[in-house]
Amino acid sequence: MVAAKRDPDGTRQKLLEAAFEEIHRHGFRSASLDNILAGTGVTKGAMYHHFANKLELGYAVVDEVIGGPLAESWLGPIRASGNPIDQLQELARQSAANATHERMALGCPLFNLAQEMSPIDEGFRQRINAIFDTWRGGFAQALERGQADGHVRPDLEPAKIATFLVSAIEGTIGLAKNSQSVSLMRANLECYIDYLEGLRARPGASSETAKAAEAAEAAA
Amino acid sequence: MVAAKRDPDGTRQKLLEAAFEEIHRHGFRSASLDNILAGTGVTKGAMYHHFANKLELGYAVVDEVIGGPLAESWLGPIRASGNPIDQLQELARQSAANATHERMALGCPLFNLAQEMSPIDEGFRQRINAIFDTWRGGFAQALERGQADGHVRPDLEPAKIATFLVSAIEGTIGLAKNSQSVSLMRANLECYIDYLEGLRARPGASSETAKAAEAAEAAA
DNA sequence: CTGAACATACATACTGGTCGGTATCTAAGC
DNA sequence: GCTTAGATACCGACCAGTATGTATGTTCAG
Repeated sequence: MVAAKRDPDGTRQKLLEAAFEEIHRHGFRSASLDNILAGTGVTKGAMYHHFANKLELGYAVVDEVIGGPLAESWLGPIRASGNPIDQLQELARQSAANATHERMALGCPLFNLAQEMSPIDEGFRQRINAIFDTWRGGFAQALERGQADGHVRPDLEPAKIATFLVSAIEGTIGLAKNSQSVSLMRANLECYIDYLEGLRARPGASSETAKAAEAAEAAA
Repeated sequence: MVAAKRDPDGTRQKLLEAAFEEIHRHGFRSASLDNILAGTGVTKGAMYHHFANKLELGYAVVDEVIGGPLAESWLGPIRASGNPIDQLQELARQSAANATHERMALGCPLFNLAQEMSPIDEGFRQRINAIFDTWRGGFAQALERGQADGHVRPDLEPAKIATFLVSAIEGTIGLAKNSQSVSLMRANLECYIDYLEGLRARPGASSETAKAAEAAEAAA
């Protein structure tokens, strides 16, 4: 891990991270390669050695910098067993707590790119869509599990609810970004938490399997 | 209203509409003045006679092309008396029905601009924020009216709910734009309508004023 | 010695913006 | 009613700056 004079993996990684920052701030089309290079000290020749063109650099940023960590932070905490509604609410509270003014002003990097590039570049659109799919899929899976355990209302369609949750999150981030108001974001996340509350299975209407699940969880 | 050789209001309007189209598709920073001019046949000199620079053109688009119609279409139908929840649901159904593939692929012009320009230009941010404020304000006012009439749960904070509604709408449009799926949009709007359903005042818990309002409406 | 990794200089296209000049309108003076 | 002065509307070539991308040269590791 020594910063050698010649370190292809390191320069590639530096390029990706600097490109991510620039793209996050200015969007892809207004992101300047010269700015990216100036931030890293890498030269243009080196950059074009690692990436065929600006578009490929952008694709790599989506796949390697944005996709992985985002899926990890939003899907990791809800893969484990437990009440998914509690977990989703906790996730929202953490987001509200971690929301700095700086991060809020820039918004969600994935959603920003989606808005900018979806209509004009199919490659971006598909890559971004794949990430949103795994995100929604993770939420849906957690809700299904909650239904099986009797925590979530059985009359709901998990995939449908999951999509609505993601869009509510992204809409919230988007509005907060524009108003630059942390309190707007907090208030909106409270509504989001209330909405989640309405998805809980009614205590009185629990089936036998649900009761069994409750008992099993209590024992664990 | 003849298309005279010299028609300042007309050229200005043509400029605004062409600029709106270009900005809607490419965003503001990537919008090319040459493209806008090519679409209209107006020359660069004429354009710079009407607008000091590209930024002022963009501001005018927000104020005159985006702001007015948007407020009209979303706020007009809910200014009248009646049950605001019914009205909001109807508005959502109309949006779902009117959603063409083309319009969906481009997304909400106001939200697009908000995402792109909010972090980097205060002028855009404030103008866009003002429009969102009147939008949220209109929803909030309708909900307040609904509370007074006994249609809406009295325990809710109208302003808070209104913001959440707008962000759910924008998030929905944003995700649909990326997935380019009309069915996603439809499904999401169903969730939105269900959420609105949960805001109705409980029939059994209606106060005297609410009952009086019901009676008055039945009589009308 | 060979090829991957990097550096430098340059090519080409397009950006928003400027500027001198022209055409057309309005309004006042006679 | 006609002329004239001046403001308004419009034209299009041109500018400096910046964008991505390329051609060619150098350096270093195996």
